[in-house]
Amino acid sequence: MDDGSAGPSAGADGAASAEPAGCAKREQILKGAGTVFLANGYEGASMSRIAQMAGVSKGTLYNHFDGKASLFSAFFEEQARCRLAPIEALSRNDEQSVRLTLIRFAEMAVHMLISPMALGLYRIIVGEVEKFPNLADTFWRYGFDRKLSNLTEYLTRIVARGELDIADPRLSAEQFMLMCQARIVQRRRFGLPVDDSDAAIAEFAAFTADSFLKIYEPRHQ
Amino acid sequence: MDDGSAGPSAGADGAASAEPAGCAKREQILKGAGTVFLANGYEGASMSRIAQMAGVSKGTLYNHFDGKASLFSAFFEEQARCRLAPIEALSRNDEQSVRLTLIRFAEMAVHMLISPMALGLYRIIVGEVEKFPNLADTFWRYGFDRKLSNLTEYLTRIVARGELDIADPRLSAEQFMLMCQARIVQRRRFGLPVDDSDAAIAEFAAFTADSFLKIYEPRHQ
Amino acid sequence: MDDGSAGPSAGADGAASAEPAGCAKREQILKGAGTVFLANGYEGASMSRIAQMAGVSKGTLYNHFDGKASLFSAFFEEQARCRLAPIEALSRNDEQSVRLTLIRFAEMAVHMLISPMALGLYRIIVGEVEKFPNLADTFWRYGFDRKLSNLTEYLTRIVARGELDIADPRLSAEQFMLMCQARIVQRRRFGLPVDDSDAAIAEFAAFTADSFLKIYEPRHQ
Amino acid sequence: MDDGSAGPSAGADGAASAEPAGCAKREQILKGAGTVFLANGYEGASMSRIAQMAGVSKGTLYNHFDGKASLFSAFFEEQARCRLAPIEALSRNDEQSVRLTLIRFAEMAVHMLISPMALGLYRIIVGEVEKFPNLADTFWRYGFDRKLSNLTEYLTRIVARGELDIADPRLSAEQFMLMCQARIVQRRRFGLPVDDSDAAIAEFAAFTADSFLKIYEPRHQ
DNA sequence: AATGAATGAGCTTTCATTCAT
DNA sequence: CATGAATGAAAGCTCATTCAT
Repeated sequence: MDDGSAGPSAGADGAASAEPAGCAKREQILKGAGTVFLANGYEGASMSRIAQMAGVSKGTLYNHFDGKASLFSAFFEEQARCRLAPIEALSRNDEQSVRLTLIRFAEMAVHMLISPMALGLYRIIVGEVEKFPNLADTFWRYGFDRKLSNLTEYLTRIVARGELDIADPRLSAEQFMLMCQARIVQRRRFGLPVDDSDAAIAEFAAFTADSFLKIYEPRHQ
Repeated sequence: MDDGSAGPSAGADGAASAEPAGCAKREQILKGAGTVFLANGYEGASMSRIAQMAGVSKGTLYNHFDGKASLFSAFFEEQARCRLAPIEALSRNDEQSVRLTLIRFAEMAVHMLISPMALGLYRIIVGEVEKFPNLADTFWRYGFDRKLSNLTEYLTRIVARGELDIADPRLSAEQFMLMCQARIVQRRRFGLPVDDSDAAIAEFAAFTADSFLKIYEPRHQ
Repeated sequence: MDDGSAGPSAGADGAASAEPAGCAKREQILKGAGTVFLANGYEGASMSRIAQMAGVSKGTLYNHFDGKASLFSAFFEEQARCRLAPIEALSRNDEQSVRLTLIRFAEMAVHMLISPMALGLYRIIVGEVEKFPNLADTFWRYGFDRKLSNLTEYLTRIVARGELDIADPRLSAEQFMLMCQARIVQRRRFGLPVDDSDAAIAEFAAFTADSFLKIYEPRHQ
Repeated sequence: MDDGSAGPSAGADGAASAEPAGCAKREQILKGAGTVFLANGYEGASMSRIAQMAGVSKGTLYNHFDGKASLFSAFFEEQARCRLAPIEALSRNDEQSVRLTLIRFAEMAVHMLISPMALGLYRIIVGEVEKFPNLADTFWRYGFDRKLSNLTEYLTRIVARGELDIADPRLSAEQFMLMCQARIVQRRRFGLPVDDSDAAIAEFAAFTADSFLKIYEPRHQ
């Protein structure tokens, strides 16, 4: 264990290959690569299949990327930056009740986490973390951490308004996000059957938000 | 889900190859296979490397198992049954305070979940869930679900004693286990640096147990 | 072409392995070997499958025979000696008309040559003749040549009686046997569909016998 | 017979891999494949050896053909179409005497059938007919059947001219071809020693043609 | 910049053969 | 003698990568 055989990770880090990132072919390749990587994992994906899926020749893959590892990294960095980043909207309007806001947040989180894309990304990232350590880092920073910061800020505002009593908002934000992953999200990650209807999600979100509120609502002695 | 694209899973699961399971060579092979699978994943592991690691010839692998998929399955079933099952000792003595019991449970859970073996199993199971769906099922049933049932029973007893006010003990048990995975476990799964000293774990366990108690402690109006 | 790499033939010749030939296990093994060789050819047959088919262990195969090549040779020698030899009955009674005798002979020949066993033997012998040259020799001597001699003797008697006018009875016998292989036998060897009903064979036998008679019947000037 | 256990044949036949057939590498591979297949049979030939013989890498084999079975089929189809077809020139000039024409035909047939290529093709086709049924079909159609038709047409013309008295020219043509395979051809197929000098062949051809004429020459009562 | 044929190492798997029991 | 686990060479095939066009 922890054998340290870093594999292709060390060299594959940094940027993919000095590409302007606005190149159409590049996007086309990354799209195909994503489809194949998400469906088959890193080892299970073949460059031939990626080339075929992207509608380019195998040689072109190597004109734009240094190799399989580089392409893999590039795809996930792209995903992390472009797909996950924009989701950080939460409610900047603090006019809704805290309870309702937390329920909406939980609903959104569950819906997002069980989307095929998010499930696929999670599976690959967690599975290949030893081979591509900084990929997980990127994914964490742009994905999970951003949502976390968002929620943390919100909680901080609510604490300032005296509506909740939280000592470490960041820790509690993380706690809340984990609570959101019970039942539905966790089971989906294991491929287990689960009721993920909107109604079930809504009910679970309410349960989770209420649990959270019970932890942190001020106790008027 | 439950789509039919089973891949090599359907037939490969169940038992490995009608082996008495007490065979020394078999254990030797499974040990080597575990090392390689855990370090490289399913696709990344090669039968040659497994044979080398187990100190047997490649042919011997095929005398004991039907193939790579079968060996993979056998390893995980073995792990699920033999390694994960015995951990279910929790506190059958209900003499400790509930708080202390929950803290101990949280500590145990965190320690277990960040052990190299558990991390490795989690990574592979989550990564290969589409290729080996009923492997994830086995892993869930023997691993997570058993701890869950254990905790559920405990909570039910506590509720009966009137010390906690829980409507759905199983759901709350699951909620507690997820709460235990914030901060330390989750970061380790992503390969991120984190303070996993005993002190840090103890502190986090206390925080988690206290949070849980706040949710479910009876409110004397 | 003609690379001369004789392969396992040279050493495999002679006898199989100083076995009393009346051994029950030996017979059992040869029976299983025959089934597998006939169905899969030499290269396509595996010793494991032969052992399984014969109901013995793989080791036992090597106790009775020197190896795969030796077992192969032993089976075919056995076949040639024990199965093909007894068929040489023809008609020692020369009381039937020549025409009828030839028709009967042709019918018998066609029926025999399209039997699954004969077809299988022919296919393997012809296919493996470069690898096992003396096998073909044995097969020829005990199989084809014996029938040939039989017919040759008959023709010689008929010529002596003045009913046919044949200069080289052996050559003509061979000619007749080849004529018998037109249409039905040849097509069966190529796996082609053909009417091999008794009626069709009878008709063809008559045609062939009549043709032969036309060649050699004395011309009264 | 005609059982459905087609094996790798069904899908492997037809065309090889949508290759333009004029590709130089393709020809090079087919040449090497032919050498190895002819010398070792289908099962006895290895892709490595074929690659080595053709002077290309193993991977290149798979760039041009779908696999071993496909390569095998392609080789035989090529042979059937390109090598066997052009031999059908017989005597379109009916000016020679029938006897001389038949002698020439018999000579040609014997020479052709005992050529290393024809012998090798015959051995493999007959040996692998169960594994590649439609290969035998192709071989029959382009090889044997073509010569047969050729001879049939000739005989029909001769019958029309009143020089021979044949009821079923096709059957008699086939009969003649089989008669040509006595003695020399048959023995060569069994790897037996035989005098195949031009003189011996010429003598045998004359004998065979004369025999045939005796069957079918008109009898002036 | 794009192509795709060529490469050869490496993959999973099979098999004839051996040998301790 | 009979067994069957162990062996390791070799099989068919795949794949990331290169490079002449």
